[in-house]
This record gives sequence, C-alpha cells and structure tokens, in this order.
Amino acid sequence: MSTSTTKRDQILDSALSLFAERGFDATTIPMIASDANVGAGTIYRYFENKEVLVNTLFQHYVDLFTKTLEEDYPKDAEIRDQFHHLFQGMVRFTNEREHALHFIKTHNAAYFLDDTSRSRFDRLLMILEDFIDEGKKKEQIRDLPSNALIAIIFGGFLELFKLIRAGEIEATDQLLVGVEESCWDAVRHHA
Amino acid sequence: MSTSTTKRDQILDSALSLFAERGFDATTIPMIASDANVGAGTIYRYFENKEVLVNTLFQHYVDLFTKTLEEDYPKDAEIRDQFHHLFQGMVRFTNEREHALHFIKTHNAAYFLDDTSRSRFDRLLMILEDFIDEGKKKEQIRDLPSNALIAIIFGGFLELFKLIRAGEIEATDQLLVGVEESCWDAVRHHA
Amino acid sequence: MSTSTTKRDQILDSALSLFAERGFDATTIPMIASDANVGAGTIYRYFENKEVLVNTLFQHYVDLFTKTLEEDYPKDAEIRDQFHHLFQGMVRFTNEREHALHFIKTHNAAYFLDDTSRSRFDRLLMILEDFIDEGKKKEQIRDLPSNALIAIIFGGFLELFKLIRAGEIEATDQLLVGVEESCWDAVRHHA
Amino acid sequence: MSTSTTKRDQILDSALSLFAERGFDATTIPMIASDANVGAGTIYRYFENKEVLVNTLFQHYVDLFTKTLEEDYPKDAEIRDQFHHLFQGMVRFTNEREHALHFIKTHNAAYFLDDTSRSRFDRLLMILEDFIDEGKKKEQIRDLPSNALIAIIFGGFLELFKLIRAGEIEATDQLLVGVEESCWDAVRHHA
DNA sequence: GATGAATGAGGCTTCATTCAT
DNA sequence: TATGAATGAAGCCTCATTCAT
Repeated sequence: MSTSTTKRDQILDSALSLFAERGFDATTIPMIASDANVGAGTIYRYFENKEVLVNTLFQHYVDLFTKTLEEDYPKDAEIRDQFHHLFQGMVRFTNEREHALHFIKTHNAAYFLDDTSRSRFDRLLMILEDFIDEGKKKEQIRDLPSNALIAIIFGGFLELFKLIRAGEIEATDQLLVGVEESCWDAVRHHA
Repeated sequence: MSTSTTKRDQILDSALSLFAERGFDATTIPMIASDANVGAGTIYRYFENKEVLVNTLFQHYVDLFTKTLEEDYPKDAEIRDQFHHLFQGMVRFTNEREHALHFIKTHNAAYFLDDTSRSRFDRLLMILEDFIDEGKKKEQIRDLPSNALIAIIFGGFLELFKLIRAGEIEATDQLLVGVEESCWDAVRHHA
Repeated sequence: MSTSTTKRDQILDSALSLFAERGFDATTIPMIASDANVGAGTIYRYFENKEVLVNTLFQHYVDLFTKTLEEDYPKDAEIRDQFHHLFQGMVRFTNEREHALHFIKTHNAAYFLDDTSRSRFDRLLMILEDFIDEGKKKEQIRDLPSNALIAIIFGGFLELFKLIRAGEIEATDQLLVGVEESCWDAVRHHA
Repeated sequence: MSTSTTKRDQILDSALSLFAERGFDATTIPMIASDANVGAGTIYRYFENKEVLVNTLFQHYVDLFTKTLEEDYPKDAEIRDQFHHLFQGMVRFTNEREHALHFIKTHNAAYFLDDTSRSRFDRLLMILEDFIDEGKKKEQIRDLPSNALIAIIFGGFLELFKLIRAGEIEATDQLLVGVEESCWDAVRHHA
C-alpha cells in the first residue's frame, strides 16, 4: 500500500541532487550510493556505468520537462497566454523537482551526453523556438535570434531559481507574477 | 615594462581556458601544464595546489570584472545610461577575455571556492545591487528583489554569450543593441 | 538409478568446461550459474566457496582419471602392453570428458589447490612412476629420472590434445597409433 | 658504472615471474608493483595497461627465444645436429630466463594476446615447423603432423623444466643429454 | 628556478558471497 | 530448497602532489 520507492529511484534521486549541486565530475559513485542508502555495487545493477546513469537521468527529466510544457499548450491562444503557459510550466516543473531544471541547465552541453540525450534536448528547445518564431511572425515578440531570446528567458529564470533554492528569495506568488512580467518584457515586441 | 608573459601568467591563462571549457574537475594539472608549456611541477612553485590555483584565478577575474564595471561609472547620469555603462562593461570584458566571464559564471557556486572568493564575488554583485536599488528608489526599475533582477540580467546575458562562444550566434553591434534593450526592458519600471 | 542430472552435477559440469576453457581466475560464479541454469546462490548450497568448488572438481577428475588408468591394468603383461594400456586410458578419458584432462593439466600447480588435491594428484603420478620404475628395473625403459619421463609423456600427450581440442589436428586412429609409438620411443630403452 | 636496472626492467622482471607462476588473471598490478619495488602508478608510466604489459612481455620473450633458436642455426648440417642446436637453444634460453619459456607456454593461447603477439608466436612455431618438415622430407623424422610433433617435444620439454624449477630434478649435463636423446627418439623416424 | 618521474590515495567497476523471500 | 538482489572488498587505473636532479 505504501508508495515504496524502488532502489533504482533512490539512486536516480540522489544522483539528481548531487549532479545538480556539485556537477557530474565532482560527484562520485560512493557519494551517490551513500546518499541513496545503497551499496556502491548496487548502482551497477541498474546502470551500466556512471555515464549511462547521467544520460538516463538527463533524458528522463528533459522528457518530463518537455511533457510539462506541451501539456495543455494553448495552441490557439494569444502569444501572451502561451508565454504564461510556458512560464507556469517552468515554475511547476521546478517546484516539483527541485533540482531537475538546474541539472538540465548545467549539463546540457556536457562532453558525456550521448546522441539520444542531445536530440531529446534539441526537441525541448524546439518547443520554445516554435513559440518564439510564431510570436515574431505576429510581431509580438522582438526581432532577435530565437536562441538568443530563449537564452535570455531560460538563463534568467534559472539563475533566479538558484536564488530561491538557496533560500535567498522567497517564491511568493507575487514574486512569480513580477518575474513572469519581467521575462515577458524582455522578449515581447515593444511598440 | 616588458610584455614578456611570465610562467605564472601562462599557467593562469591555460587554466582559465581549460576550466571554462571543461570545468574544474575535468581539468587535470598535467593538461594545464602541457597547455602552458611548463612542467607539471612548475605549477606548484606558483600555486600551493589546484584549489589555490582556481581560487586565485577566480578572484583575479572577479576583481578585473568588478574594476571594468566600476571604471568611469557615471554616478550622476540617468539610470538608463548607467545600465548602458554596465552592459557595455560586460560586453567589453567578455570580448577581451573570451573565457573569463563564462568561467566566473560556471564556477561561482562551486564547492571548492574559499571565503575570499565568495566575498569578492559578493562585492561584484553589490555593484549591480546598488545600481538596482538606486533605480528602484527613482521608480525607474521594477519593484522586484534586487538579486532577482540581477539574476535575470546576469543569467540571460551569460546564457547568450555561451551561444556566441559556441558560434551559434554572431555578435554584431545590432544584436548587442537589441539584447541590451531586451535586458533593460526586463528590469525597467514599465508605466 | 535415475539418470537425471542433479543440480550439483550441472554445476560441476559447467565449472569444468569454463575452468578448462578460460581458467579458474577468469571464470566467475555468475558465469557458472548461468551456464548451469541455476541461480548464483544455489552454487553456495553445494560448495562452500569458489575454491572448494575447484578443489572438489579437481579431485573428482583426478580420481576418475586414476581409476581409468588402474582399471584392468595388466599387471603381469609386457611393459609395452602396460604402456599401451596407460596410453589408451588417457585417450579414452580425454574422449569421454572432453575438458577434464586439460583442466587437470592447466590447474595441477595452481595456488588455490589444497593439500587433498595435491596428494590426489601425487597419487596419480605415482601410478605412472610405478610403471616407469618397473620398466627401468627390466631395462626396458630409459635410465632417466621417473618424473622426468612422466613429464615428457604427460606433457607431450596433453599438448597434443590441446591441438586436437582446438581443431588443428584430427584425432584419427592412425594419428593416435603414431603418437603412442612416438611417446613410447621417448621412454623406452634403446638397444 | 653499475649495470643499473631501470624501473621498466624491474617491472618486466617481476611481471614475468608472477605471470609464469600464477598466471595473468591471478596476478594483480599491486603484486607486480610491490615485487618490483615501485609504486602501482609507476607501472602505468611504462605500460598503458595490464594487457599492454603482458603483450609487451610476451613479444619480448618470444622474440628472444626465436633469436636464440635462429642464431648459428646449422642450415646445412644433419637433421640430428639441427635438433641438437634447437634443444640446446631451449636449454640455454630456459637457463638464462628461468620463467620465460614457461610464461610463453602457459599464455600462448590467452584471450588477451593481441595480433602482434599471435603473429610473433606463429613465427616461432614456424622455425620448428620448418625443421620438422625438412626432416620429414629426408625421411629422418616421423610421418606425423608437424604441430603434433612440436607439441610432443615442446610439451615434454617444458613439463620437465617445471620439475627442474621446482627443484625436484637436478639439471645435470648427463640428464640433459638423456632428455635430448629421449625427445629425439620421440620425433625421429625409426627404421 | 624548472622539470617530470615517481608515488599512492581515491575513483570507477567487478564479482564472490550473503540473505530475505 | 532455490533464487537473485544486494553488498562491499578488492582490482584496475588516474591524477594531484612531491622531490631528486
């Protein structure tokens, strides 16, 4: 009856926090094992090696994030409402999985990512790109390169959540409304 | 007066590029030595150990960046002009020292930074904070927590320069003007 | 009375082939378990540990080989006929248990053999020694140290069967007759 | 002025004895390091990994043995004299490098040998094969497959030297003369 | 001062062995 | 009795650091 966490999940959870906090290279297998309360050898029953573990994790959260953004996406709504949907998605995803977005952000260009990981990440970017491109066509979004605009929102948003995680800012609704407005002003077309 | 690069500087230069490109943990001392054309042992004549090296480097570039932002700061000018000064500073610093800002960005929360490094980095943030706070007092900057606003500009700006360094965007003047405008719109008070 | 192979025998069979083919150290318990179609833990119901398993196996086949040589040994026949009996024993034993003699050969000086294994092996050698000694007394076998002569026939014979197992030579009757003659000429007293 | 043994040679020497005595898989790098009085890491300055070490060693001694057999080979002499030359070569080689021939013998079919090692070993066999083939043409050597005859001499000889190394037989000149005669009788054509 | 050979602690990974089911 | 998931000791190998030259 209990929502028993499997060992595999414990390992993935521990790996996520540690990779997010210290980075892949500074995180050792014994660290993950000890944090997950399993023997070091146990990790190898579930993941062929450390790189497979990090790629599995990366793909899992990139896919989850992608799903979060795509779910109930208001295809026919106003650009501003679509932006709101995406922003809310980021917020919700970050709240549910404290470290996931930061992990994705800090590892998306890493040398150890395999082709699958890279293409999953590209798919994620494409969602944002499509949104930006449509907004530009409707002249509601600035005429700057799409990836530049993505970088600005994504970068700003994540840097902000680092502060929230560090406890330096409290994530009130009011703050989030303000930040959303700020990010929107960064990308929207100003008359 | 001589322009001859000292061994110490060669080491710091090599360490900067390698740390920026691969990260601290994935960079080995022999890699730095070989890139700097010195023996591995030589590094230890100038730096007690790898952590001292990375902290020295971090402090050096944080200070240099701080100086760049402070130099000729238009204390009495309009907020918008002050923002322009800061933004130009970031651009200039990034252009002069290709890897420095990226290195600072990717390592500013690392587990191996010592107290001095952390406080130097805080001092850097304080410049931005002071600017923000003054702007808020004059009601020309949004009423959001200062560190939140810093996160947004800093985060967005750096994410953007990652793309430029990766060659995915060309850093034309026009682009920079557009990005500056975008960042400014993110923080300024909208009527 | 039943011919059903017990799990214990399946384990011993698999261990024999694997030890013979790959050697003790390169053979893992999971390999043996999987080849024997039993769980890895099951092996430990029958054998205290890997060393006990290999010693059990070694003793089993050394004893079997010993019995093969002793069975119907023509005590009162000519030396040449006794030699023929021994040689035929080796051939028969090798044919019946493809890997057994090779396993004995490659493991008879191994670091993990216990005293029992060593003494059983000595007993095997003694049969050959007795034969040699009697032959020397009758001046039908060369005057060389017994163990030297055993080494020569044993070594040569086994090296030959390695080739046969590797498929590099076909074990025709004609070949075996020739080899027997060759080995006999190596040990017999020449006028 | 001293014939200082280099560390590389110390490592090779220790590896040779240990591989010969325990086999490749049962020999650990720390064992080799400790026997050679070097740090474990030092081994990796000279050999990329354990497999490169064993292949280097194998090739070195196969080549040395090959050279020993080829040197002053009496091309135009009687078959018997050629046999004497080869046998003396084996004896000399074994005396000079106690473990080398045994190492070659026990590892020549190992799974970790690379192509170079295999082809060097084939070259060694070819010397023996050529001798045998010529002898068969002259009807002075038995009509048995060449590799079978090689196996018989090689196998017998090595088994014998195992005894000598173990101290169970003393390698007097008289013994060696007798053994040579025995081996010769094993391969020669009998009227 | 400068070097790079040498070291050994510590990381990744395997596998003999245990034990709950 | 049989299993195989779990463990952790130990093996291979890397690399920060030392030190003789």
